[in-house]
Amino acid sequence: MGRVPCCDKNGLKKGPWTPEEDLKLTNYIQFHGPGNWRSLPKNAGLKRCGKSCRLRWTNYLRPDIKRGRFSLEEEDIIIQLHSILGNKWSAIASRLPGRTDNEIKNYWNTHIRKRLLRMGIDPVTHTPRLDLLDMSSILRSVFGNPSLLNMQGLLRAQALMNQGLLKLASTASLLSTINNDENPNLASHNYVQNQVTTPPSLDSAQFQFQMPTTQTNNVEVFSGTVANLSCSSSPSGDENLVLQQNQVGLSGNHDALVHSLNNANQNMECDSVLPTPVSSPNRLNSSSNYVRSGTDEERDSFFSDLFEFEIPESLDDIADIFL
DNA sequence: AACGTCCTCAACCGCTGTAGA
DNA sequence: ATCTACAGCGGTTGAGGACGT
Repeated sequence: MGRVPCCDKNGLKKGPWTPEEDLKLTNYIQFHGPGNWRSLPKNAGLKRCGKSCRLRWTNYLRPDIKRGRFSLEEEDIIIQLHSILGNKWSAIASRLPGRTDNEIKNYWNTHIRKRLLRMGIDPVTHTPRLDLLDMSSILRSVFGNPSLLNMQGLLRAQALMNQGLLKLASTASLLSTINNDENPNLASHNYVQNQVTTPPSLDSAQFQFQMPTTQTNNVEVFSGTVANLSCSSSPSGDENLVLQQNQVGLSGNHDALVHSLNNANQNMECDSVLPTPVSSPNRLNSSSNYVRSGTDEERDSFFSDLFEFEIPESLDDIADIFL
């Protein structure tokens, strides 16, 4: 015997809600309170199924819903929580007062996800991926400003770019390898997610290591903040997510990292994965530090800070061209 | 102005988890 | 242990507005 439908579809309205329906639902809930969604439509005089009423209330009519564009701080929180929780929209929403899971999910899919892709960051694993990097937009920004054009520099950049990008790619690949070596069945964000469920603490993941260049023998430092998050248990035992300013080595396992680096035979040496001060402020607790801004350029810049990647010295020439 | 395409987001669908009988 | 009702979740859809040609 199959499950009975949540409501009788016959004669029930679907689609956008009218102001009159909103008023009926709001009035009813203000008087009787939410809940008992199956009987609510009938009692409220609505030709809707209970599920539709519940969704309309929780996603739109609820008085505590915050409307309007997401602030940079909210986007920051969403990205960091998503790196830990994955597509657990309700869990993310529970930490963003006034925002619904549906709203966050939509915003992620239509804005944040695309922004990360544009920045060459995999929105699923939250790791840099060169194949996602939108070089065309970078080049457009250069060619769109003739004052930045320097053919000689561009030609030099091409030679450097190939080596620099290859190294960056191997770095990203290696990071992925390290994660998968330790957790072969898990994507990196899932790995972090697992650690969330094993309190009391998780620190992740400022990674920083050095590799000598084959060309100049100078030391290049790649560093980036994967996430500045830690988790702790509240006295009640509930999982309590705390965002902190400090950060530690990749996945917190120095030996594994060194081992992987050695095995990778990448001509790289591990300098340090121990905690180092992070230059970026803790945006979660410093709302006054940030002026809200609405342009995509400003938001791109903001998220570039979130995923900090220092430009290696050997790529300085390229930076000179672009900046 | 007309048309086509893209983008956004409210709403829906199908499924799972849970409580109670 | 099983069944049912219900709430909630995540993925998907489609209407309508924005934008480009």
